[in-house]
Amino acid sequence: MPRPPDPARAAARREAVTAAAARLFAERGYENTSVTDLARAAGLSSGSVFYHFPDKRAVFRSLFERDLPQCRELVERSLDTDDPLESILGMVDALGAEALDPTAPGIMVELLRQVDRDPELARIVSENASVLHRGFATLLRRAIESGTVDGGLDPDEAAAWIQAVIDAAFLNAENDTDPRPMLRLIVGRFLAAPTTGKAT
Amino acid sequence: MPRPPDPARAAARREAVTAAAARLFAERGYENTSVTDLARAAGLSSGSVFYHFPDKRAVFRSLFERDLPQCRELVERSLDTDDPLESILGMVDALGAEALDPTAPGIMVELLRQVDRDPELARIVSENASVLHRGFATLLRRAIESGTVDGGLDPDEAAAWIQAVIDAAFLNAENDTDPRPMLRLIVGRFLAAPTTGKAT
DNA sequence: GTCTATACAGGGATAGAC
DNA sequence: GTCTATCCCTGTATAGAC
Repeated sequence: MPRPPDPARAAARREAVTAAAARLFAERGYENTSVTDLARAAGLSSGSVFYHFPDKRAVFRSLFERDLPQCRELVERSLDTDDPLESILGMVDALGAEALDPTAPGIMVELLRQVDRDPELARIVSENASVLHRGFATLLRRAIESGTVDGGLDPDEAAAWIQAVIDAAFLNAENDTDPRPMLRLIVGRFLAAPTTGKAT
Repeated sequence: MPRPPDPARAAARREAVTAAAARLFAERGYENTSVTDLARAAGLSSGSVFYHFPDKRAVFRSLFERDLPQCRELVERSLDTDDPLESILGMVDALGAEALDPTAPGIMVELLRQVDRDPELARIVSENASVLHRGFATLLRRAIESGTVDGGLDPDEAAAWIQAVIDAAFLNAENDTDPRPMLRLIVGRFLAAPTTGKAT
């Protein structure tokens, strides 16, 4: 019986391709993974991959399209706080936790490479980064206001550096040690208002 | 007159390929740059590239083979000091300066990708990283001894994180601002012995 | 929707003349 | 040493049957 159109099943197969892509792109890299490789790993034919995705780049992008909602949610949750510094460190922890995913370093590196070569991908990740940036910068302003963060820092510049250090944690995550304690320490000390000198 | 063998000229052409590779690999990525592209940019034929290099990967490796001596020199110079903390920050400055090279971010990302796929490349860069690591760790031990760096830090772990933060500067180098001031600030605060509490 | 088959292009590396 | 010509392979994407 020739299967009736089944959107649920189709979505599942699309998802299978995305999952295979996360693993294979991380292990072997984007260019060293053929669409046929993805198809085999996901249990379908290469022709079918091109039915579900317009081209190979779109498969890669699909890895990041699902991130934006989570990202917004994290920021919203974090903005609702009395202790902005602690909330910043909480965001750092949450983002650092993703570095525990064994595919994270590989995907991160591929992302850095591909983002300059696919404008649509650039749009997606820059939206993502903007959300985080605004979250960090807003919290930094509040924390500076309340005297828990060094007023000599520029909130936007500091936010960018926090994100850079988190990215570095991803790249450095080859070993399976949890980066979060050191990440928290580094960011915490970076931001801390000088204990000596001008208290409020 | 059919030129006599001229090793100097040959070395110059080899060097031209390396220079073209730095630019093109950074701009377009390793896989998206063909040997023919490199050859054209360096002003010779693709056949000649394979005369000077055994294969394409060797061209990429040539970008890093020249780094090791500079690296050793930096560490040696830095170890000869009375103020180990200042010397660490000096190393950070020197390494951060390389991020000003406009090809640095692109090459950095390619390096991260290729290092898992070329054992010979891995050998080269791990030797490089080891030299730096030992330099940082040695200076950290001395600085902890003399009370200028937080004795609660593990020297090896801290050294690894300093290197990670420097990597972060490379990734963040899309804009043309000098990363060194912030780099120094972040590392300095990361390491600083707590001013309150136990003085020696 | 999913497959098989294939068009079409491009790249790494080698051969051999000069 | 340097070139040109080319072998051989692989990969993306499409066509068309089912």
